[in-house]
Amino acid sequence: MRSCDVCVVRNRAICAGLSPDELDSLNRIGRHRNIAAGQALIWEGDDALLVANVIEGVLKLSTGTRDGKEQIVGVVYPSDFIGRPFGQRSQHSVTALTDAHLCVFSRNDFDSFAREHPELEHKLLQRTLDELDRARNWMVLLGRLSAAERVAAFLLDMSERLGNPACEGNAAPHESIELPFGRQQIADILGLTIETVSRQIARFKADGIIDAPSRRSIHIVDRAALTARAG
Amino acid sequence: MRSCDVCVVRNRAICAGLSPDELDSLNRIGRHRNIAAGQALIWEGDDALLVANVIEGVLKLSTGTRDGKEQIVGVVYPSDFIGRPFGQRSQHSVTALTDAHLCVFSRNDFDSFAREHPELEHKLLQRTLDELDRARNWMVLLGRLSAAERVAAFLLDMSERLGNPACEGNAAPHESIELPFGRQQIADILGLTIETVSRQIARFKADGIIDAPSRRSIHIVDRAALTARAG
DNA sequence: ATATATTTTTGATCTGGCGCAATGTGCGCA
DNA sequence: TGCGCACATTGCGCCAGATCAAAAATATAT
Repeated sequence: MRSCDVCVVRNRAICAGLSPDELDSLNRIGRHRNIAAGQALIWEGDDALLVANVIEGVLKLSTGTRDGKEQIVGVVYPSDFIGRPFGQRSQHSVTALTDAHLCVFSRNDFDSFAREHPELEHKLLQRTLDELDRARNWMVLLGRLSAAERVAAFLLDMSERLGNPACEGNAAPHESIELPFGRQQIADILGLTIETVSRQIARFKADGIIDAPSRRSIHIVDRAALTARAG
Repeated sequence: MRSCDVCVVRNRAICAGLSPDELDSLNRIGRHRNIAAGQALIWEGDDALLVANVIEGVLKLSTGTRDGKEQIVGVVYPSDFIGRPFGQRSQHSVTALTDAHLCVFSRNDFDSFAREHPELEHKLLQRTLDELDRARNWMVLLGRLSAAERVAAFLLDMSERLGNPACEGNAAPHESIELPFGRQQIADILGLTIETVSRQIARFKADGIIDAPSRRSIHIVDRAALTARAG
């Protein structure tokens, strides 16, 4: 395995703050893995056999309903953590949306390592608490917002998260977004149909609030108006 | 503060597994507090100043939308943990649904204590991971299930969680449930209106799947049928 | 008990978003 | 350059669930 020294997410992932020695041990139990866009890493209901850090790429966490519908319950970016430590079953699938590069561990190995390194568990706890807050805010969107409000909130959220992914210090939202999602996936995130998403985007465009120069790119023209429509 | 020795949730809460010495230190930074049904402990957007263990009672975590609607994003039972350690702001309100009895800590005190006691942080991590799984399953319900499916899934979930709250060893679901919620609160959990909830329950009753002898009690007559309707 | 407030149920109507089908658009590839 | 495919948009009718209104059931106070 390539050394963590050169890892691009080294300072943002949960491994940040580990000593060189600790990093070395972690290095020994992990391995790199590439996943092509569209490929699944973990299936819903599988035994939770592995966990991973995302080095590059975007992945979705999703669950299907009996009647074939899908709900995306999480989106994972570089430096984020994937998987369910200290648990037996994975509740949802993990699928790459873009080509992705991961640092993968067997869950058992990772669990033992984590239990011996409180600093790592602490980082993981903070991340999990953040994810929980995020999931709960998302529940409000799914339970109570209109289609227009959902799409507006989604675009604003994306502009914060994808603004300029290369530049890590950049907390300021960006007006030009290159989405890693197709329309169907946006629908699966927002609990809507593809048609409804399409219509809402068309309306925002017609109202001069956004521009959508190509399929996956969005330009926010009037952020204030978009915010107003997000509820 | 009363000693942890006599605490009824002593073996289920995150304090389980602490040594007598550690328990003693924790004891010193916490205090007991009673909350009457309907009273709020934490408001949405507040500084996250305190965390707590639930000793007795049921509480809701909720967020309001600009236009006055509410979404309940979590329900907390005895032995569960409340609050947002290692964070500045509380994203949602915490309100007692029944009279409740808590073991409260200032967040700062708790944070420091937790950082010095990896075993405690580990318990907290496991709990948070469980809550995250639960929240994500709930997102599927909110995003993709019909009203009938939501109500059915809700009743089944309640039968698992409330079966016989006094008897902790009891993992088996119970057919008779005493809900700590009114109809409006069920609606706020499921992302529906009170009328829709009422109608779905009326239909299940008419179909002989459940019985609702009083406002807040439900008896599951045909669990298989209810499961089938939960999607 | 009786009166009043609160919650729930039921009924009638309306509508936002769904489902289907047709059309449009961009992209890879021969 | 044009063909074929996947994805996206648009139009249209419909229905699940929201909204509005009222009655009924239950709880609380006098």
